[in-house]
Amino acid sequence: MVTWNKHVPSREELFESKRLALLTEAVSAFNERGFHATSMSELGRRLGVTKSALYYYFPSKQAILKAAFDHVIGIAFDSLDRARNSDQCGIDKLELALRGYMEGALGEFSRCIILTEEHALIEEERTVIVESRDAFEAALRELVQEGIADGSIIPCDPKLAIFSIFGAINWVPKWYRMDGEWTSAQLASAVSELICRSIRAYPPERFINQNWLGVR
Amino acid sequence: MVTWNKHVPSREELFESKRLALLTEAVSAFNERGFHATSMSELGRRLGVTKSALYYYFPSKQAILKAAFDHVIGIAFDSLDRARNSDQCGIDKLELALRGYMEGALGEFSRCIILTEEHALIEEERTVIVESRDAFEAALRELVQEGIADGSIIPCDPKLAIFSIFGAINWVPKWYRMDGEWTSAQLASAVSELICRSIRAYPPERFINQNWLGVR
Amino acid sequence: MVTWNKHVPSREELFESKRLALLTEAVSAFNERGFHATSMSELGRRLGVTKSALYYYFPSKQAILKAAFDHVIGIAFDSLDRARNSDQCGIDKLELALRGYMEGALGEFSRCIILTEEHALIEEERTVIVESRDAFEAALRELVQEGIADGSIIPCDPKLAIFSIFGAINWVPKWYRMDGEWTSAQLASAVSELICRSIRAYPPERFINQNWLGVR
Amino acid sequence: MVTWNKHVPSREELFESKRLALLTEAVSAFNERGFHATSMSELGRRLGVTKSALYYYFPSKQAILKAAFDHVIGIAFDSLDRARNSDQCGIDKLELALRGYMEGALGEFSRCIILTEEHALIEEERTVIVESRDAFEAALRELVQEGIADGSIIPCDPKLAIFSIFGAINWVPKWYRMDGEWTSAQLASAVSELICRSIRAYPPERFINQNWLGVR
DNA sequence: AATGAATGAGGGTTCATTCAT
DNA sequence: TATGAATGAACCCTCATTCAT
Repeated sequence: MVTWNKHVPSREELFESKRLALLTEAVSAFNERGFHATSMSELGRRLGVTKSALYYYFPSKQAILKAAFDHVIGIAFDSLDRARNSDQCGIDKLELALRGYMEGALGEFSRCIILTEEHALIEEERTVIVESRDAFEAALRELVQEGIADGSIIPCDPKLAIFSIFGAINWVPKWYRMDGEWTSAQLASAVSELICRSIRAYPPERFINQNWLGVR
Repeated sequence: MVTWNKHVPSREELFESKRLALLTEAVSAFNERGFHATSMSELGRRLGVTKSALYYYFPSKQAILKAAFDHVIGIAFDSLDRARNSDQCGIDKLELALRGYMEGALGEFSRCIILTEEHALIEEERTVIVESRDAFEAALRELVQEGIADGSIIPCDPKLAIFSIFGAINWVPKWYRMDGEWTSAQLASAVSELICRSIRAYPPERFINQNWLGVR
Repeated sequence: MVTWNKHVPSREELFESKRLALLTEAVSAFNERGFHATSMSELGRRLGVTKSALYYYFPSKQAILKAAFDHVIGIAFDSLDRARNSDQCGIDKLELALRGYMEGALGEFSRCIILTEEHALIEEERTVIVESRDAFEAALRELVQEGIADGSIIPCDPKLAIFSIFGAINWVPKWYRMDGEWTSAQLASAVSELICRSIRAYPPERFINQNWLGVR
Repeated sequence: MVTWNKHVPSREELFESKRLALLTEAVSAFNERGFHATSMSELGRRLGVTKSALYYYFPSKQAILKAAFDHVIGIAFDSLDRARNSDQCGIDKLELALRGYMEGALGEFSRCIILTEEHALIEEERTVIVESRDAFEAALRELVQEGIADGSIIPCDPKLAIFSIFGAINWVPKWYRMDGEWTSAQLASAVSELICRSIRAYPPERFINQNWLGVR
């Protein structure tokens, strides 16, 4: 939160920052235990308030999940746009898009890529979210096509490739601990480089983003 | 079930086949909706019986999950052993291990790799299962080390590599439909080849396991 | 079961003896754990058969309880009649009635006085049983009146006396173990003598039925 | 509830009084129908709330039973201590202990001596409770020994005596109705006098605590 | 802005009971 | 005569949600 010139946070700002704290904590919990296994009381406990208090910020548990999805989807498309507008070959655009997605998702919220729990959404909302996610995946597949066309990606089935890549990425929150040895930015770089190498034409014999790992 | 010469299934066989049907259905449901979101009534409905009937085959919902884990763990180690005993370089052993694991897990039960839901296990059982899974991951990491040593894998952090690979693989049940265009064996080959290429030294410029995809 | 002259038990006799075995075991279990806490499976397990088998001998769990009550009520009234027809004073008739009741109830079935669980009976049957039990209690109260009249019992409220006495007696199965140091006959004598002393006129300074206890 | 000077009950007081009301009602129901036969819905219905509401005051049905036991055990030992510290002969101490126990147990909660249902406690808690109860019984047996020694009690087996006495006392809640003709204090006096007479040396020919019964 | 108290729906599990074999 | 399999009701308990304060 930017504080400028003895800035005293307004009521609205306080509200928003608390709302965000709740969202972050919720996403973290959903990632760890799953949506259904996380109770509102549990969320309240983590935040030091009663579960009733949570309803001041979100009308329902579903709404929290929805908000989380929206947020992540936003990050995804932002990253995608930046990658598309960059002046690079297909595989590099793909890698850029993935890195940006992971960095945003892992960093901002503590650990957040929960596209896993889409089945927990109620029908109505799921439709919207799944459409967005599918659109994101489709865009990534197009980048793969682009890469195949420009020779930066070897011939492959884009669907299969993107599914595999998505799997690797969505798995990250299961094992990534923020307090661990890697920052989210390092991880994003390393994982996207690693995973993109699976379809990259003329892949180098050295990873350049794993120096910090002590790998020569 | 093999029927030979007017074979009438014995009571025990019937019991076992029903038990297996339940296990399969449960695993499928857990994969789709998650463990907690799947109710016993729901399982019963899918199988055309009351939820009470399920308790004739498993003492608890937990026990179903446990049995599923045990089964998959068994498949994993079987595949691992075969790979280890093969006479190949590190990366090929790894690919073999992964392929066998996926093939077994995807084929036998309809869709089964649910190592995802480990948090749903009760403490006591979780310890055992998580130990097994960690042992499996550790063995895979060793294969990576072996590959780095023998030059078939480029320098990389084994932990990172295996996490990514595991992610891609565990994601498969989320999108794989048995009635779709690919058999489980085809999928297993294609995904393991794809994913291994991310760390393979001197990777070829063509996938050999994706011919059936129509990829030139 | 009397076997006389190479007596081969007929079907009916076998049936009856099994039925009695079940009744005995059931009463014992009801005494130990209570009616509701004792399941049919548990009963089956104790007898080495399936719970389904039990339904060949009794149409329902309620029926078992009812049969047990009937049996005990029968014992109670038999004992009461013998006491009434004896040529003794009030207190001695009472003691006789109680002793006979306990002896019958404790001895025949392993441990059986379960008048405690009357609330477990369904309305209809409870009415009948409770009436019988009340009739028994009323008869005992009359013996108290008789004793007060003939001077063998001190002035007291018969209701209170009989309630207390009944309590002591119905408590016996809670602590009496057949394999213990006392036989059921010894116990019946000792307890009835002890308990009757509470209202007996000119009570002796020594119990005559506790010699076997080593009490001087 | 004491209302002093416009006393408005605080939230905590309200909570405690509701909790106590629940405990009382539960004990009463357990006495009437038994622990297992009393459902939480039934308890809720009696108190005019949903069964869910009960869980706000106790974490489980078991916990209610446990609390009841604890309460009664407390009453028992309080009474025992007072009796022990009194300056009387053995039989009078015993009578005092019993009277205090009954008075406390019957009066405070409506009807409460439920040491009967100990088998319903889960293993862990049962151990503790049964130990306490055994300690209480043991202490009563010691009073009997003391009485035999000082000549106020005739020679008898203390175990047998205390079992019988306990039975009479634990039976009371089965028939005692608070709205009946006797107060709990009257009852406690009368029953303990009556029951103690069974082992008292030189027992009087008149009960002194039954005047209110109209007994001459 | 947050809490305490209560609700109602649903979940996992047990159990008496039935019925075909 | 007894069993295996299944059912449906009931039970204990959890949880998202509401509402007065």
